[in-house]
Amino acid sequence: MPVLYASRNLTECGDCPIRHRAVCAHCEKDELAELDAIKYYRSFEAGQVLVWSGDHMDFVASVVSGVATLSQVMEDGRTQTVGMLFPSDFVGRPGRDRAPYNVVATTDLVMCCFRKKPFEELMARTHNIGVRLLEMTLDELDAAREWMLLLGRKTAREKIASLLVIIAQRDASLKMCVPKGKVVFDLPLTREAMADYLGLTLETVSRQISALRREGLVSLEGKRHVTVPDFDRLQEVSGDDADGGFLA
Amino acid sequence: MPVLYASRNLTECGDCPIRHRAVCAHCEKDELAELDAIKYYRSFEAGQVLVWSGDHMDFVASVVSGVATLSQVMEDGRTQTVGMLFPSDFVGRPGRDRAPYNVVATTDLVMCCFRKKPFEELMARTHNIGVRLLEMTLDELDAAREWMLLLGRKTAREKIASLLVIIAQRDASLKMCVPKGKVVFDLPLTREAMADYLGLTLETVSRQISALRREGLVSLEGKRHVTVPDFDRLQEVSGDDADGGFLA
DNA sequence: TCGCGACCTTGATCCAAATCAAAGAACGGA
DNA sequence: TCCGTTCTTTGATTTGGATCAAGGTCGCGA
Repeated sequence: MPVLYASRNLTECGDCPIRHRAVCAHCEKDELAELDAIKYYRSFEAGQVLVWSGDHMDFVASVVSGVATLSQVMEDGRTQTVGMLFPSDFVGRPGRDRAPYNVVATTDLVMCCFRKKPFEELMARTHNIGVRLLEMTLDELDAAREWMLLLGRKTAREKIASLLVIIAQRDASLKMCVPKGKVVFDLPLTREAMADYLGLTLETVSRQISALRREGLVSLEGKRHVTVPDFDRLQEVSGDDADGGFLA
Repeated sequence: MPVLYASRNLTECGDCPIRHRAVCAHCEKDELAELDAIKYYRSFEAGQVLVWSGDHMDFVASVVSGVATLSQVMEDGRTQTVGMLFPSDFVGRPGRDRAPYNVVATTDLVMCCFRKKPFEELMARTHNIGVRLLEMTLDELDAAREWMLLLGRKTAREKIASLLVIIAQRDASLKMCVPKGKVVFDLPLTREAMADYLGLTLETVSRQISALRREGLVSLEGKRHVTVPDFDRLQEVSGDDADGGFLA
């Protein structure tokens, strides 16, 4: 997993209110102007479903603030979250019509959307945007495969630690820094959403968090505010190589 | 999962000895000539490791014949296969230096390789190749996320059925048809390789295959040659929607 | 302020799959 | 042909996480 999202993915985008992992990272000035012309903002409340699996999707978008998840649901209701969208992340599939997953806001959420047709036209004319999109898609593929290792082979304890590490890293990257030593952040997910992402039940998530707390690896204030006194130690529990950064 | 790879992915590629899901699907004649100029073939034996995770990779490639897997390994040896490469599949990451996974031949294997530098230069000049690559990467992302659902939420029985369905589909697509009714194919994987892909142990794989056999859902001749008398019934056991084809 | 609903925690029990163990195929090489 | 190796099957036992069940906490609207 790339450790430093900051250097690669966070860039200014037109007049967007955040520095974000933008489709326009390498774009020229006039391309940015074109992107600005087809963009608009949308807000959602925590729990709201932005897109249902199978829906026609007529936009692509970046997350401005908040967190959303991508999830698959089986006929009998079993649910697996297959991705999390943090601020700066991109969602949408140029050239494809329908959404393959549910997209759900897990916190209040603001998206910067681009109408799909004009976006595709711009992409066809603009080499840079295609290159950037391929980069982002490869990043997501890496993340998905990393998660396959977690789902297939890690213990519940390692899964929880891994999730906390990921959230801490994404949170830190928004502040343009790398988590180290003592780290503090908020969980943007309910226990149930965590369970859906980790392939566990919510009871197991709760129990394992309690266990990590008992051992002093994390401490909680309320249900959501997390303090990690020693980030390295948590990372060891997660079962990942100390430094998987060769991908970057 | 796309059901019909055939129509979308299998195309002629220069003088390659197979019709394959090629990077050059939409290319012009002179682009094909350039691809031909930088390609070469390599053969591997079953069990051979083509690339180690972290290695420098100076080529990208398509599978001509045989099957390979992509796998991640934890420090303590736990292994998760994160992808299978069938004939026509592409492997390699333009713009990235190092391999993030082990690539292992599970059968005897022939690859059609392209040297990476010239491939990237060609890609920079050729819009079509970038578009095709993005398409293929999105397909792989879909497959990875489908597999996340399998790893996180399916039972051992459903996992085995899903794997058999996938292999049957890929095998059928090479023959330019869709599996239906009675289907026959060879398993290109040992029980252990299946276990690594499904997040199970090899004993559980063996037991579940025996169970499916006892129920008449499949029959085996030797260890590897599989006959599925009723493909639809197997697909039901796999837990997938009857028709997940909306992605296509 | 109370009451309700949404989340979370913890305990008791169960079960699917892992682990440990042993014994068959299948196959290639001496 | 026999032996050794690799792969596979099956059995016995254990166990991590699921399931079932009961309270606890928090925040919000009446």
